[in-house]
Amino acid sequence: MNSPAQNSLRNKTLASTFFQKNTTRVAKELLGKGLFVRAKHGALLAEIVETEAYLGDEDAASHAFRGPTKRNASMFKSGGTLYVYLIYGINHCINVVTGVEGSGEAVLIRAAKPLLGIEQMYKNRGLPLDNSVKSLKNLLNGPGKLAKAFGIDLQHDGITLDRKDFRLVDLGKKYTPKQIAKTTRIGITKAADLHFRFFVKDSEFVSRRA
DNA sequence: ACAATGATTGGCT
DNA sequence: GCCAATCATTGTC
Repeated sequence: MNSPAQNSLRNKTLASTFFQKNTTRVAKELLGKGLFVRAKHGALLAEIVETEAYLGDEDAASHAFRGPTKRNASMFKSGGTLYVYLIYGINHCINVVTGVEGSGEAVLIRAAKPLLGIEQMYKNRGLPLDNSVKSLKNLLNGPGKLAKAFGIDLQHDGITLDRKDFRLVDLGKKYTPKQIAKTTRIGITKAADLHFRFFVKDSEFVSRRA
């Protein structure tokens, strides 16, 4: 039932301690890690290539800035929790909660490189099957696209990342500081000067190359 | 109760 | 490059 690729992912699941540390550090260390989801129609895997850090009461752009509410409640849970929210009424964004419980910090996963279950990702996106290189680059190159391709919505908000069918895994890949670009975050108006966006410099799968 | 807002995307010019 | 879509949450009246 499990493919060799899936078997190789066993015991590579990131422990909750991975997330329970400095948020910008986690944002950088998540580059090269794998997002793995097993749903009805098979296993999906992608390598994270772009992230953004959001802090708590010191970061005006963060949903946690004004303290806990019904929407951001899961953002105040302990590191290793998933925080999913709806943006612009249409798209969902996937965040991994970091730090200790109550700090209200998280990392937004903005883009990824498709690895497994690519046909299903196209189906989830509502796109015709297309294996052209150009199309593949546009499959997961944005937070809303990523969530849709993985079938993630508000129902996943607040789950912990230690599940068999939903986890982050170590792909044995690590990027050095020189390989990681650092810029301001995309789409925000407050705290727009903070350089909390990180992406793999030479990756074709990021949402923007600058 | 109600109006404004937004960590985006896709389609059209 | 510009702009509409679409809705849960939030702040204000």
